[in-house]
Amino acid sequence: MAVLDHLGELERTHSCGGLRAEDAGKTVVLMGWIAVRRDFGPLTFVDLRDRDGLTQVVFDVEDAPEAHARAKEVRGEYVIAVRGEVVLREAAQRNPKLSTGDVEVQAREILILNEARTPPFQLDAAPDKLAAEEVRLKYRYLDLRRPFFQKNLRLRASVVGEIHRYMDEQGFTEIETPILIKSTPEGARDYVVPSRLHAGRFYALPQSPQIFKQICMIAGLDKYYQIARCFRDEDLRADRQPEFTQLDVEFSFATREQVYRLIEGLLVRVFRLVGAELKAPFQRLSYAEALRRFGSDKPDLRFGMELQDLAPALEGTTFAPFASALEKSGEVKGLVVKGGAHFSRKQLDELQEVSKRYGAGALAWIKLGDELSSSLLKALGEEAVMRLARQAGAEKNDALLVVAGKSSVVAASLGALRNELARREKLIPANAFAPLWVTEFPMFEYHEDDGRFYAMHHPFTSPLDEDLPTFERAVEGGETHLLGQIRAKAYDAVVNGIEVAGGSIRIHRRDVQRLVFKALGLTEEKARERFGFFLDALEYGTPPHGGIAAGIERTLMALTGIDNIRDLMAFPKTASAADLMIDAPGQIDPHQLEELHILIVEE
RNA sequence: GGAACGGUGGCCGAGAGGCUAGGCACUGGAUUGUCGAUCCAGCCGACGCGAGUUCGAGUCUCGUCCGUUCCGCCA
Repeated sequence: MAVLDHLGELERTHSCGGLRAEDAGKTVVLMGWIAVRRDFGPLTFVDLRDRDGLTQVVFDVEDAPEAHARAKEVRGEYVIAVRGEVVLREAAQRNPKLSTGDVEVQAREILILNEARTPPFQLDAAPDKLAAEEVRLKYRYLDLRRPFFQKNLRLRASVVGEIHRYMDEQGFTEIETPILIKSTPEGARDYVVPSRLHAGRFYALPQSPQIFKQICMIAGLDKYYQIARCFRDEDLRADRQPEFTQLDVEFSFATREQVYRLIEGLLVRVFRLVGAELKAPFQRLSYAEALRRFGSDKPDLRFGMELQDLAPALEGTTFAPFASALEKSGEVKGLVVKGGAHFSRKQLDELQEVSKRYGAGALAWIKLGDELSSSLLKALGEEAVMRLARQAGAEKNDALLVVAGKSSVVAASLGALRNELARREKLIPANAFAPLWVTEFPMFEYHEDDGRFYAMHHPFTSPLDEDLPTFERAVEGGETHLLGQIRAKAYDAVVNGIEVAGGSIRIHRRDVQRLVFKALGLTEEKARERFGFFLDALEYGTPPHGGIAAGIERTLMALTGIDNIRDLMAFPKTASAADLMIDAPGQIDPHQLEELHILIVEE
């Protein structure tokens, strides 16, 4: 046990990441954590760490015997203060791996401000030797000391700072909306908060401030934004957490083009923070085209490898999987993998596994190696197989991967395969950024399980003006099947295959809103029950308006290439939505339950 | 709701039925130039939990818990 020193009035003069050759000769005070201690007897080195970096501190017994003796007591993660002189290292002793490696601090004095237990895992482990995430999440405060997280969280802060500056420059007003609101059906499951003052009633945490921001438009606030925390009680993923943050934006008299320009300007500014130059205006793809060409509504455009329609080469085919797909208005499509003729049986099996996850029956393949080989050879014959290869534009040494079936399955499986292949074949250029707008999303999505249409975005999304007549026919004329064709003024901003923002122009007219509710099978009473206050508000002079929300973590994922949302937030939850550090969710005591009028029923 | 993979000492990690490697960390000592220091010595565990199969189980089977990833879900 070390005897601790008082910090007293001592103040830091520099951070542990800032000292350079030109600081030589200065007397400095550094404070931080012991990253490592190297003991050479009369000479002891300490790497002192703070959020900015590492500085080597030297304790020389001849130079400062007392400090030297004291330095022998420190251990990893002890907190110390050091006063000493910055000295230039001799050429042979410089450390090019450290930004501060040209200098070191010759310690005169050391204060041991706090000791530390031996950490349960090593903070300096190589990226592939990191302790299990379970352990690191439990001791999140230790994991966060690592430069990786220090860097990510500071980048996050500078991104949010840049957003504030930009939105302010653009004349937007930041407005806070409530966290305790009311549960709305449809959409994600709500996190729910019981009410003490109203027995049997519950608040819900917002999935997004959607209705409030539209109310802000009706309220004449004109240009609203907020860095908003959102909550969704759905299963987690590498890119999904139960609570996350989004830049929420809405403005009045909005056109889609204005939204595009606003967000393009924003993303250009934000990406500049990491030295990336996005080209604006962004490329645009309609939802239909994105799905057709890339099998995804958030295509990664850093590489090509578009889906190829093989139907023209299959006219009159009797091969059952293909014939039945084409008959049932499905598709047969393929992906050409340049140089893919080298694929082994095992690799093809693995790729098939990927496609099967998305419902594909089988993954057919054609390899144009020195000799033709194909899983379709027996069924189709050499000539038909070559016709497919030609149709797809495959050349010598390429492979063609083929999926047949329902359009949605073909798109999903080939879309996923396309991403997987790009990773495996290293087709993704480093430091490339490919932003685009995906536009004209469908208004409605048909759910087979209950045979009705649901709003794809949300029920306040405006249809395209030119689709309004069809929409009316579909709803009032009873031609329900047309609903699937109605397009919305909805859009997503996608960067490198990551959906970083999504929004729409909203409905401001009561008659159109009525049509949408009817299309969704909501009676007037039901709609009133659920959104009554909002429908009322819409009738008091609602300006045309629209907006968008950009996920902060998603944007950072695109910005950094980090593929896990947990690495971009300070205190994330596990896949089962638990916080291992604070052990949440937890039980509450019977008194609290009673006050909340809640009875727990054992299952 | 479903699937896959994983859970071995403080951490990483080998070990595919019979004796459980190694590395790091940690402790003590040595050591004037290291920066993944080095050298010497020491310390640490019945392998997530439960049941089963077996003469015998980290090693096989089943269940369960936890973690990760994916499908569903996420208007």
